[in-house]
Amino acid sequence: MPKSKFEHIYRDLKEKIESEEYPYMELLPSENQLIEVYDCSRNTVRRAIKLLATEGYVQSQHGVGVRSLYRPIHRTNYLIGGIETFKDSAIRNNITTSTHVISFEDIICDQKLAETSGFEVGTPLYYIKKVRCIDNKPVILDINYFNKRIITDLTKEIVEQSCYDYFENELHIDIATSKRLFTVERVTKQDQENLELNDYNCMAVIRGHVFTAGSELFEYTISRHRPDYFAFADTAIRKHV
Amino acid sequence: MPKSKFEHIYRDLKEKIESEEYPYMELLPSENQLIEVYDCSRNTVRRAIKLLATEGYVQSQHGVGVRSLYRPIHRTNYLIGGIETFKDSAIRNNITTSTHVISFEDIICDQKLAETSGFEVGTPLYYIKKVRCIDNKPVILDINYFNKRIITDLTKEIVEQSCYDYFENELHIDIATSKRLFTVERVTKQDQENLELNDYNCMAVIRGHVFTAGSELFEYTISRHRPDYFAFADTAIRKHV
DNA sequence: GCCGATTTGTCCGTATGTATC
DNA sequence: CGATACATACGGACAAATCGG
Repeated sequence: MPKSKFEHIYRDLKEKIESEEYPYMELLPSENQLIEVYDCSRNTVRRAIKLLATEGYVQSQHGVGVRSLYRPIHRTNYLIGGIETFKDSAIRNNITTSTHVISFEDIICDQKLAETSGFEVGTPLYYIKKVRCIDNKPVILDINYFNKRIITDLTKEIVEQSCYDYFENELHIDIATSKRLFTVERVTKQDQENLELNDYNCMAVIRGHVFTAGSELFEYTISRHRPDYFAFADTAIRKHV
Repeated sequence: MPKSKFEHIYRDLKEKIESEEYPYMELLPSENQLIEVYDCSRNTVRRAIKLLATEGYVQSQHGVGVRSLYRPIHRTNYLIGGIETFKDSAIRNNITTSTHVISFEDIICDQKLAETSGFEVGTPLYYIKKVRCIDNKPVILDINYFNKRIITDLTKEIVEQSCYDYFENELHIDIATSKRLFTVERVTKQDQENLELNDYNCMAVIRGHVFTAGSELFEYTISRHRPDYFAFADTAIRKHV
């Protein structure tokens, strides 16, 4: 059940676009028509359309209307996008997965780690290394640093299930902003020891900083993916300069 | 000169954040204060803040205020983000670059190309292959398909300068939406023949679909980067479900 | 624990500008 | 030229979260 009028409109339009009730390259109903359909103000439909545009679903044309840019995607591989958990993504892509924790320690943030992680020196952290398997093949190596001032009573067992289920549903932590840096880097000894790499000598690497709704840095993670199990989709809108 | 009030506020706040006048983790002035400073309505300051939030510069906290999440980045390598041209990016990163066109042909879109590119079968296209050098090292291979119904009179010489300068300043084409898919793929024979790859056996690959403001598909490009000359930054905001 | 001040979140209605047809 | 459609901006109302007294 959508909380807000805005969200209702956003979801409804998105669904109609995905189901191709509004097909690729066709115009949606005009803003004025949508105002009547959803019984709301102009600003509210515009907010929904704006969000759909930033997600690449539609594009507004001044003096013309709003056009669908959505085409169904057909990809076999693993796909990430937005702030999505590994599990969500796996379910969405209909893939069987498992997680194996290979290291679970308490550490204190030192000077060197502070520079890359963004945690303050002296912050108590969980340091976790885990291998993620897709279709029983170990293909992703995750290195997590969680802020112990925010995350409490974490166990190996929880990590093997889903960290984010625990954070959100048990600890009621609101995740708000996530910044990521994507690079492609050489395979390390650590990768070779823990993953099945075939002859790949590079990995897709994502370094992520995650903040709570209270603006505390709560997670720093390095996620190393075998190339053939990595893909990332992005939409950019040219700023109206 | 900013066209709109909104843009002025957005730029001014961004500058103050980047110059750390509003430092990392500190609160910006409240919306009501900003209304007075910029002599505008609440919605207008909120639009600016919203955009800064989607770019990872700030985060709003209900009942508290808006906090800066900006920390200066220090990277030596090549960085892309948003819809930025190769040239812009190079200038921003203070790097010398050059472009060498190795193939420039007119083709017609066939069935196979239509599936990946999204152009309709029969669309006349420019097919261009070029190598981009950074610090005189050939490290990026670009394969462009441009819609000839939109792009006219393109020449090898223009491509060697800057396609986008020509498209925007000469042809006055407005670029609006760009969708990209990032993957990491095996080095091909084509890569080996044209680039200096050392012993890397993978490439960072970006496949991009670009639409005009008129919602016409105008470009499909495959851009293959040597791993050590590739990085991409991204910010995601959790949807308030 | 309660109340009030402050701050952001959501929503509305209206006016004006500008692009398209 | 007029009708339609999106873009920008204003001002107001109320809700929800936070914090201090």
